[in-house]
Amino acid sequence: MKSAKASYHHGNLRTALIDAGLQLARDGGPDAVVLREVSRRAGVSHNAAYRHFADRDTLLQAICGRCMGSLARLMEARIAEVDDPGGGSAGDALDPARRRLRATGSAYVEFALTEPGLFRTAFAVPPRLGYFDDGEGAGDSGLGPLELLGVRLDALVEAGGLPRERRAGAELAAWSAVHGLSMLLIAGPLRELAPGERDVTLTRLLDTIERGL
Amino acid sequence: MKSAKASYHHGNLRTALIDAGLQLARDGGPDAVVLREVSRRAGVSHNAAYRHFADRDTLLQAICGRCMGSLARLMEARIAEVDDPGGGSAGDALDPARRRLRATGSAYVEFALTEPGLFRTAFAVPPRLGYFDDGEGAGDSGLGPLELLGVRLDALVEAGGLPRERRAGAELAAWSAVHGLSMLLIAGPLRELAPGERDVTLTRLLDTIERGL
DNA sequence: TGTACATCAGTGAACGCGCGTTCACTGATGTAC
DNA sequence: TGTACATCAGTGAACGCGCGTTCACTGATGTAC
Repeated sequence: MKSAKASYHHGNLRTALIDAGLQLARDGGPDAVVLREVSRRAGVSHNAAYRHFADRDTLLQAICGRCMGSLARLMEARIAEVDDPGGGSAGDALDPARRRLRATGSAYVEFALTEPGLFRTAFAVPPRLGYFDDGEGAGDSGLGPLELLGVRLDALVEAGGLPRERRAGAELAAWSAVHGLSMLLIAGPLRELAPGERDVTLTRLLDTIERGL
Repeated sequence: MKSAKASYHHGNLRTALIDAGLQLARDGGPDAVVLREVSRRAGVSHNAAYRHFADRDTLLQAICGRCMGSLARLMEARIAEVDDPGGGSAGDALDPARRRLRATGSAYVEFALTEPGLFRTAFAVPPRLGYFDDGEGAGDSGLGPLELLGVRLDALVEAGGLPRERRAGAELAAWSAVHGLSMLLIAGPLRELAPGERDVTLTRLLDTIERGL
C-alpha cells in the first residue's frame, strides 16, 4: 500500500495541476490561474509544472478546454431532461425539438450564471494558442457546445420547425445571443439585474431567437 | 506664454491620465491600464494619480466610461449615415427605420472589431464599482449604446415594423446578439474567422434578429 | 534474483521584473490684507 | 502694488508583494544484463 501523496513521484501531476487550476478558475476566473498557486495546491514545487506544460499559457489552455467540456456536459444534461411525449399524433415531433433547442440555450446561460469563473475561463484561451486543439472542450457525447447546438438545429429542421434554407449559419445567431446575454449578465452592465428579471429576459430572448430562425 | 508641459502643476492631469489610459486600453485592453504606466505617459510621478482618483479601479472606471462613449459615438455616426429617402409614398418610413436599426447593430460589431481593446475595456468596469455612475458612457446625443438602440426600436414601432406588445425588452435580445457575436469574434472561438465570413455571419444574425423581434 | 545504470520527475535557489499603495516632503499657486 | 500665508498638486523613496521562468541539482523508478 503506497501513499500517492507521500511518494516523491507524484504519478499523475498533470491531471492534478489541471484540477487545481480549475478550482482557481472557478473562484476567480482565468486571471486567477497562477502557475505558482496551482503548484502549491498540487503540493509540488512551483517549477514542477514545467515537466508537463511548456508554460503557463499551455496549462491555461488545457484548463480552458476542461471548462468548455463542463459547459457542454451541462447542456447535454439539460437536453436529456426534456422528455419526449412518446408516440401519438404526427406533428408532435416539433414540440420536443423546440423544447430541446430552448434547453440548449438556457443551459448555456445557466452555466454562465452558476459558474461564472469557469464560464469566463472557457473563453480565455491565450491569444497565440488555439481553441479545441486537442479533443478537449467536448462533453460526454464527444460534442462541444457549438456542435450540440448544431444537432438541435438539425433536429428542428427534421421536425419541420426550421426551413432548410435557413439552417446554414443558424448556430452563430443563436450562439451569439445566449453568449452575449451571459456576458452582459455576469460582468457587464446587466450584472445588477435581479434574478427574476434575468429569467424574464432569457425567456424573451429565446422567444425572439425561435421566431427569427 | 507658459508651457503647460514645463510647469510644475500640470493643470489638467485628470484628463491627461484618462487619455493616457485610453491609449493603453486601446493597445492591450483593460489589463494594460496600469497605474504606473499611465502616470509615466502623462509625464508625472507614479503617485500623482492619487490626487485625482481614489485608486486604480476608480481610474479604470473613468476610462471604461470613455470607451463606452466612443462606442456610442460610432453608433450615432453610422445611424446618421443612413439617409432618409425623403418624402414620397406613405409606407416608406419602415425601410429607413429598419436600416437604422441594422446600422445600430453593425456599428456595434464594427467598433468591437476595429477597436477590440477599447471595446473590451468598455465592459471591464471593476466589480465593486458601477457602470454609468456619472454621465459617462454616452455619445454626443447624451445617450448610451443601449438607449440609442431603444430609440431605434421605438422608431421601428412608430413605422409599423414592430408590434407594440413586443417592444418591451426587445433591447436586450438585440443587444445580447450583437454583443455575443462581438465577443466570440474578437477573443472567442470565432476569432480565426476570415473577414468575409464575419460579414456573412453578421448579416445573417441581423436578419435573424429582425425577423424575431 | 541481484546489480549497474540511464532516465525522468521532482527540488531549492535565484533572476529579473513590475505592480499598487503610502509616507513625509516641497514647490507652485492664488488669496487676503 | 506688494507681501505673508494657506492651500494644493506635485515629488522621491520605500514597503510589501507576487509573478513566470531558468539553472544546476537529486532522488526515485524502471530496465538491461
